[in-house]
Amino acid sequence: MGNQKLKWTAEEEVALMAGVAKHGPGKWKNIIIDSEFAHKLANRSNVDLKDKWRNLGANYGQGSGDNAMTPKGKATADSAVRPKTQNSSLAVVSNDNVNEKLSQGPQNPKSVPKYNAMILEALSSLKDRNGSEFGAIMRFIEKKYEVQQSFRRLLSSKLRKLVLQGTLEKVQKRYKIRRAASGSKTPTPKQKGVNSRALQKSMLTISAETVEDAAKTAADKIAEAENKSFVAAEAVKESERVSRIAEDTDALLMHLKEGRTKEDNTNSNSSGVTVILVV
DNA sequence: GTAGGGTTAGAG
DNA sequence: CTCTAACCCTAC
Repeated sequence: MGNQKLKWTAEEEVALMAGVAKHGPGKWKNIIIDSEFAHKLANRSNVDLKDKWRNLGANYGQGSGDNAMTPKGKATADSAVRPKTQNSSLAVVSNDNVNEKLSQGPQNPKSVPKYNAMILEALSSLKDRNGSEFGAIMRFIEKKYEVQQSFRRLLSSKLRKLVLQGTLEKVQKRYKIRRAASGSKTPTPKQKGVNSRALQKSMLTISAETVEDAAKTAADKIAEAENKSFVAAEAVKESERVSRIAEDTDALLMHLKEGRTKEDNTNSNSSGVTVILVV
């Protein structure tokens, strides 16, 4: 009875953001101790900060005007996310262990999320406009997958972290695009029907056109990433976490690259773009 | 201490 | 009713 919900004031939010910019996400205790923010966050606990930060993440798209989120067909209790597998995009099929019969049985409810895969997919598919990092990526993923609240906020918190740490950009920079065929722009003739060939041991099924498009987009991204910096990118120096996350993502990128290469062999090279991983 | 899942008050 | 945000619980 005593505890009603205390709405966060704008001042508190600002203090929180400033705190995160200064100490980094996850350092809730430090933030709350810091005399610079302490008084403003006087009646908030470190857990409150964490929760609020999470909510801010889930809240990403409020300023964008359009879009809110997918109408939500209502997700069932046992699947937090439901891949819609469209036929023109990158389809991520994780199948590492005989595995992951998602939404098949009421059993493992938490084997589905592949944050990095989704983020990577979004990165590859989105045309990069300024500031598209967060909102656009979230939107992309929500459009493509049915996302439930719990999953969304989880994803957004991960994504937010990546963005804050500049990891997203780092990942992008690890790709180098090289055009094998010079001259004619080769605007990626969309040839459909090349895909739908499942790779034997790879965990990714991708269509050739998608890769080409992704590569093209990536080139732009890289160029822009050089000169672009995100709000609080300078705030974080946790190289441990950065490299850990980068590793994760790298693994995925690696798979993607291998899958493509393999496809390429079988299918002969129909594209003029080669993606090579720079380590 | 923190992350993440769960619960619930309040708004639409 | 649905959805969001504040709050609670608990494993790590």
